[in-house]
Amino acid sequence: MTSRSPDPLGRRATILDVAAAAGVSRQTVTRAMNGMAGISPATRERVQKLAADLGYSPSRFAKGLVQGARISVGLAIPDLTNPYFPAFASSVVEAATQRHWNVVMDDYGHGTGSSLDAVARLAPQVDALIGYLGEDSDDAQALMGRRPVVVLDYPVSQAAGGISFDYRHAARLALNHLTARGCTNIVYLDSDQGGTAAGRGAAVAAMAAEAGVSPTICHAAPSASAAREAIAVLAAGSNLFDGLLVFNDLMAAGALKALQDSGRSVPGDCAVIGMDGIPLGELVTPELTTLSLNLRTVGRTAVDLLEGLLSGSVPAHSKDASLTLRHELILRQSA
Amino acid sequence: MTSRSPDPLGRRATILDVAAAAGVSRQTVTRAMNGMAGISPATRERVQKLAADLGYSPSRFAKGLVQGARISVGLAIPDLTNPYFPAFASSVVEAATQRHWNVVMDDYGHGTGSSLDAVARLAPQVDALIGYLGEDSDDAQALMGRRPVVVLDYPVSQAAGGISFDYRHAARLALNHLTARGCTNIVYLDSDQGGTAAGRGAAVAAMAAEAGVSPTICHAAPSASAAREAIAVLAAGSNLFDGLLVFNDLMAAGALKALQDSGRSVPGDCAVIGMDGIPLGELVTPELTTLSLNLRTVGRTAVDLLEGLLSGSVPAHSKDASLTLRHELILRQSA
DNA sequence: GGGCTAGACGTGAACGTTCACGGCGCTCGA
DNA sequence: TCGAGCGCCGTGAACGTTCACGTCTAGCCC
Repeated sequence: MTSRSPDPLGRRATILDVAAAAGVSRQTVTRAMNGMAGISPATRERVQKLAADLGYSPSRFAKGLVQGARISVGLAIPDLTNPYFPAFASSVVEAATQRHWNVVMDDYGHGTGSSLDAVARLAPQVDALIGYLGEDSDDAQALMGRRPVVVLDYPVSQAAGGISFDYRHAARLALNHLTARGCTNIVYLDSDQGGTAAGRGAAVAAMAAEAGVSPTICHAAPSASAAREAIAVLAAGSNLFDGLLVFNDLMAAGALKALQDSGRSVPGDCAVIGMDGIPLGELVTPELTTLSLNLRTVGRTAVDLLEGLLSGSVPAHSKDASLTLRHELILRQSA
Repeated sequence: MTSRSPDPLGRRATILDVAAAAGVSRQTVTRAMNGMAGISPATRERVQKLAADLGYSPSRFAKGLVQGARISVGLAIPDLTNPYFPAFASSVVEAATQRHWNVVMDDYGHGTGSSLDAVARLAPQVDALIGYLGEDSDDAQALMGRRPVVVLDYPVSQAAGGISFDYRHAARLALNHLTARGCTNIVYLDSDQGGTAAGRGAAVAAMAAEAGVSPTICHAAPSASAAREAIAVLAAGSNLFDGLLVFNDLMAAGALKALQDSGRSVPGDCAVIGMDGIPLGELVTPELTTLSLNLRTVGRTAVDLLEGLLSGSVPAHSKDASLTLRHELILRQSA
């Protein structure tokens, strides 16, 4: 019974160290630590104290190996700095916590990494994946093998499940509102990043054609500052646009600033409509009219779908595995 | 050699299933999957294909058990909905990703849970912890045993390491600025939640006494809407305050809205200063003067410290294990 | 043709837990 | 007095990998 070295600070104490120190067997330590029956109160306490002294904490790997541990799901998002994503992430974390899942988060925006890098990092660590992946969702599914993947905001092909948004509906709501307001010279400020942007841009173009208007399209990086600059440039030109539809609320907030800077009043000179419905919209001045998504619903829906896929009650690639959510027009001050 | 059932969708394929299907041994499968030498290109390819067909992905538990897997750190924050925390989390995730760590996130705000619940969920899953834990940091450390814990914004006692902020310095900057501006009737809008709030409130009180001013203190929940309501009530009263210092930027944004609603101009009638320096401050109107923290620095510092604790190069509870960061006054339009 | 090398592949052991048993000593009742 | 039962505790086996070897075959050179 050679007792191992107590705390070399390079090797963590194992259950055997505790057992040796207490002069009992593994199983008794297990009983003490997990509150199981079949152990006297005295030994239980003694073992617990010893475990604490040795700094013992059970290996999650060994435990997971034998018990088939709790599910952990990867969450891959492009940019925690854009308030849309934490709002979404928050609802995912909430729904996951309720199910006793845990969430491993990866943000592939800060490097210039692609979503695939994030998935590659996440894949060995998780049982399932939820993510805004852009166009890489096929390769992502390949990396995850048979484990379920729920892709947001991009048409599902290989991926097991997906949640997309009815942008034609959203665009129709916005354009109708602007034209009903009397706007005749409409600008659509799009994100300059492919992937998810493509869907929105195409929908706006299609609905504009249907409504008989031909908006000016311009592009900027999906940040407030980039949008601000883009609109500053546009407003400095001769284009006297009177309606502005923006890719998302964050960019819309930047646009609002630029219009203010240029001396144009909102909604007097120009009506502005954002997209997503993040809380930020209520804090800017004027408050932002927006195509709103119920963000709690989006996250919860993604987790619900994932649960279905994991349990097998929703077959991958089936009809039930791809859902479409709709935006709602929330009228505030800016349009 | 009884081959196991191929895909019962309840048991995942193991390396033995793949080996049996390919008619080779475990080790050969390992060689194929991990790109090791000592295997012919033909078998490598055959095994890889078979593995993909069977939906095999290696168990992270078994792998972790034998290899001592990558470090994963828990991140416990009160509320992803408050833009401060995603900004912080973003920099933590970035710094962790660079080190090939992964981040398990938990948000203890949405239930009415305490930070201890989050730590209890996280503890069995991670090797270390970073968190805004409020007053529960002692029990948190107890749950984590000998694994390092970095606590933010709260004085370290039991916890291995901590990062705190020099609120006396921040309060001095703000009050000096307000008084230099000629403000004589100052209000401090505090958070109504204990823990971290206590430090800021006490510092403001102390520095106010030092500066010879006696601000009115009022409280609200740390959200934009609660702050908006609180200031609306205050502004409707007879108190003609001309300076407003706010617990954080989010609440300040709400306060700005309330002042606008009540017809008071900012900074004309009342100067407003926020705290934290989140990007939101540049999007509200007027743009928010704030006591700014470099949020990238905060997250990076926390991860740096954690790395020191993990490697043992920074002893827990030592002088180097607790750091203090300072706010900087960023002048914008609101004060 | 014999020995040596390298390439391709297989086999015990180990990682740290928990599960399913099995065993020991005591008490109690018939 | 002895067997049954119970409280307390210990021991093999298993989970799915990888590591460190060991083995076999083919080919080559002298």
